[in-house]
Amino acid sequence: MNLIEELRWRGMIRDIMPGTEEQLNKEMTTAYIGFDPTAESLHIGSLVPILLLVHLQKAGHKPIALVGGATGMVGDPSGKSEERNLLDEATLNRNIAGVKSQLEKFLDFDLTKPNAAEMANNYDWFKNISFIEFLRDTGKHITVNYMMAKDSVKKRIEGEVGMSYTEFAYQLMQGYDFYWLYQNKNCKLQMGGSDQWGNITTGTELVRRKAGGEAFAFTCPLITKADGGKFGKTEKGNVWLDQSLTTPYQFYQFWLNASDEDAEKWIKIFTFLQKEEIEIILNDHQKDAGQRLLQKRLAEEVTEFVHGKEELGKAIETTHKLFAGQTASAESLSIDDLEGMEGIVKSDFAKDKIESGIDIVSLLADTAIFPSKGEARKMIQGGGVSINRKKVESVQFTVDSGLLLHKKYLLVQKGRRNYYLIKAV
RNA sequence: GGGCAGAUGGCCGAGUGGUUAAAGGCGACAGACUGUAAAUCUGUUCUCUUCGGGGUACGGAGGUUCGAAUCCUUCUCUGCCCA
Repeated sequence: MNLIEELRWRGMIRDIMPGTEEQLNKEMTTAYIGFDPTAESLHIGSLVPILLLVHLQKAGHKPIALVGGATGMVGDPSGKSEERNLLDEATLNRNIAGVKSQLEKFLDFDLTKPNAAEMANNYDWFKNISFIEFLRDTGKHITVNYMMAKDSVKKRIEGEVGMSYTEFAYQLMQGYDFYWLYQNKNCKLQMGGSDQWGNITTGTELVRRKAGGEAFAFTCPLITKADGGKFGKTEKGNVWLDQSLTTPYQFYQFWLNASDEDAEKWIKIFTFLQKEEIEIILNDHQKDAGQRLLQKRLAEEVTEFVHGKEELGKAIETTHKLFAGQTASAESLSIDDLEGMEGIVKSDFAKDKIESGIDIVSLLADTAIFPSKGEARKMIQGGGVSINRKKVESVQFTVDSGLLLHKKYLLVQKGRRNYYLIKAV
């Protein structure tokens, strides 16, 4: 399979410009994807474009990861129903640095290779362009009619919130990026999420009109969930690639909890497993779906790719301790088990208060497991709190030293999956 | 600059003087079922609480009224149209 065939099979191609496949077969091609520095870390939504770059590099082509230092100052209207707030400079700089360092982990920058990856920041070329220069040399090549026909613009004009000139001009900036990379880096291909198609084609158009060159593009579909929910969200919000924002355990759990339908699609997109191997996994999974072999393999592969083998090991270990022996009593967990669990929230609590007995509601509020007593009470009444794996039946429940595991610990569950460890000190 | 239409809880959206902490939907959280899924069903969803109740809230500020999300004044913001 060539690159495009493989990506097609994985379900990673949505729109593709004619001639792209031929270009990739013809020669080592330089290609880029832009990442917006809207947050300090990328989240798993950005994983797909990252994987596209990795696939591209594996196939012998040269990837450029572009951080939108300049475009991030303007705000991409694609997929947004409302005008965005502009980020202040300090935030933006922090975000650029964060995003950059993450991207660097996934690509091979070894300069001895002809297809070594490169990083770019479009601020580097935009900072020297004057407004007049931009209008005369770039804006002149693209008609407003053309720009208005883009989905991202059309939706906003037809909607009721409108769109500022700033955001309207965004596609020209992104278009210029492609043009600049074409001229200076011989970059002939841009990839991105399908919401970027409009911005990308403005780029290929600019390359054609301004440089008389030929540029190519393809996009990957936006990742969806079978139940229609947003991909990449959990009860705690976004799933980030930065382990200080989403622990490897939580990251692993996210993939493990995928539905069958989603996991089947995702294992092709988010792992590098070959077709034959995936077919075997799917087959095994169907024999006994309850084992969730598919989800386990998916979670392992993706967690290892993002966080490494060591972190994956810890995540699996914690998972085993918390879930494998659901029937085993909390008392059977050793001190090492309790202390060694990564990814669960730990907090200290005054030992004497527990020894003299404390009502469950106060305990949960004081340890910040719940923000207030009212919420703790509600959750207990709804049957959503367990201590040492036993459901708390009443809000009157009193916690005393008799409940402490190893005379020191309390294992608290909020819902089924959120674990907290209280340590009496 | 002028005219018109708007601004309600995380989002959408009902409500035009009192029983409105505010219908309904979405989202989110929890429970049941299960496979730590999906689908389905049930409950919760401003906030604090000694569970009796308290505090805030319908863009901001003022006013009318016993009583205002609802009426008046004014300001801010948004959209549309005209110049």
